[in-house]
Amino acid sequence: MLDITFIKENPQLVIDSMNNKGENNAQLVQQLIDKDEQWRQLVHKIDLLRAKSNKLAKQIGALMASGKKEEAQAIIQETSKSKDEVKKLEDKLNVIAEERTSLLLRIPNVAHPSVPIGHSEEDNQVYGTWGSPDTQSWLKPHWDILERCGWLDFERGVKVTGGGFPFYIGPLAQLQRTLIHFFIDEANKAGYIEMQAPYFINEDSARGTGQIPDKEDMMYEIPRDAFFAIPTAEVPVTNFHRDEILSEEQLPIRYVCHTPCWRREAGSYGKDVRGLNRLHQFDKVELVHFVKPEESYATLELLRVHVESLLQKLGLAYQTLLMCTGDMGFTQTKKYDLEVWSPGQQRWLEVSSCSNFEAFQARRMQLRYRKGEKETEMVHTLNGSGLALPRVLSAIVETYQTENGRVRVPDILKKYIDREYL
RNA sequence: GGAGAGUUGGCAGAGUGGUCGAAUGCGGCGGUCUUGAAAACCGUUGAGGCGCAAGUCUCCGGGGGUUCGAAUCCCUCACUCUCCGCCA
Repeated sequence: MLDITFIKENPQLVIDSMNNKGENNAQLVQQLIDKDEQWRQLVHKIDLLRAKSNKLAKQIGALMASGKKEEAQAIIQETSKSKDEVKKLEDKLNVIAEERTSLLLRIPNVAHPSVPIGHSEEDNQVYGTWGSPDTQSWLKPHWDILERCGWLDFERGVKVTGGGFPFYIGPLAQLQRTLIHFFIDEANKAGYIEMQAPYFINEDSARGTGQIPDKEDMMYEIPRDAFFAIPTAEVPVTNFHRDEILSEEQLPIRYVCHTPCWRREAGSYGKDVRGLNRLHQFDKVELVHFVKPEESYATLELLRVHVESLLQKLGLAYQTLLMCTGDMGFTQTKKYDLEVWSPGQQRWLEVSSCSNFEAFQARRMQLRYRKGEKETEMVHTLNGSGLALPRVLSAIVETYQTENGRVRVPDILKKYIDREYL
């Protein structure tokens, strides 16, 4: 959610920004400004009425206390009349306030000036590359390798739960556990505080990070208890500080948190779903930052560099994309995607996206910090995956496969898995 | 799951219908005193909305109701604690 004052002062900027993000709805801004004006006038009117009746109520109290019952009765007569009017206006205000908020929630975050303007993924900029994509023709996709080894079992996953819920078996399970361990260790070294979070969240949390309204279809729901299964650790970890006023000394705060993630992925069945490419449940190590506004863009670079270092240490070729306005998403001001090379599929796979939200999430969550003596200011939030496990697993299996069908252990992981082959 | 008790400002804790946004204590901040510090004493100290301002409104777990007036009464939901049961 953007700051309404900012929108009113910069309507054209917001409209341009919406266009750049592919949300061509210029009227929305004007509707919001009009609605806000209505809201303000009504608030003012109601405040005046309430001030009047508060005053009268106090007079009544005073009269009752001094035993002047009849005089009190007279005022009660008078004030009961305006009561209905206030009630009517309050109902109206509730409606308008709700409309105002829902308009406000439909306005996307404004992209940072450094973000390329574009409509689709074609317009994303390749920000950097590392390593060289292996394009030899004998390289097999991970599902071939894993199936033959018996390390990944989709069929029993279907039997036990459904599609997209595989079992990882033996060495592959060990590799995944090891990677999680490695990622968290690296984050710890970089100053992140390790955290374990709930796997279910309530509605307020889903609203806080913007999963609802509109994106509830991405989440699994437990209606009996009014919970959602987390689609990413971002939700519980960012909401950890919801409705708080942090002290300036606390910032920056950096958390690392491993969780499974559940996504319904409704309507996304297609050619990209083979093997570990797209699942309903997958593990991810998430990095979350809470920082002062003036630090958030430097922090985004810090985050990107950290995540890139993980891929470098694993020896996986990757490219970093600076996402264009049209491919960036509703809530971000700037976003990098990291894509690892999949030699067996001859394509790039997204394994992380690192985003700055500025105050967009914080404003929703009422997450502030104390600036100086009295003033409060919204915190800036950022997050990035560090990293999403299944696609890293496939990249490792495909990158480290040998011609006789084995998989070597990456050197960096040998302190955890003390052998040459998985 | 059953029975009971609670939910008030950063914390502790009063307040059961009328100047209560809220006593008091602790903590925080400022000051006096002191070579400095502690102690003591004095002052100050919740968040948010509207408004150029004066000012005004809202918030005592969430939502709804009764009343001229609600932290205080009623309904409802959530959460916390205690006891019992069950359990990794």
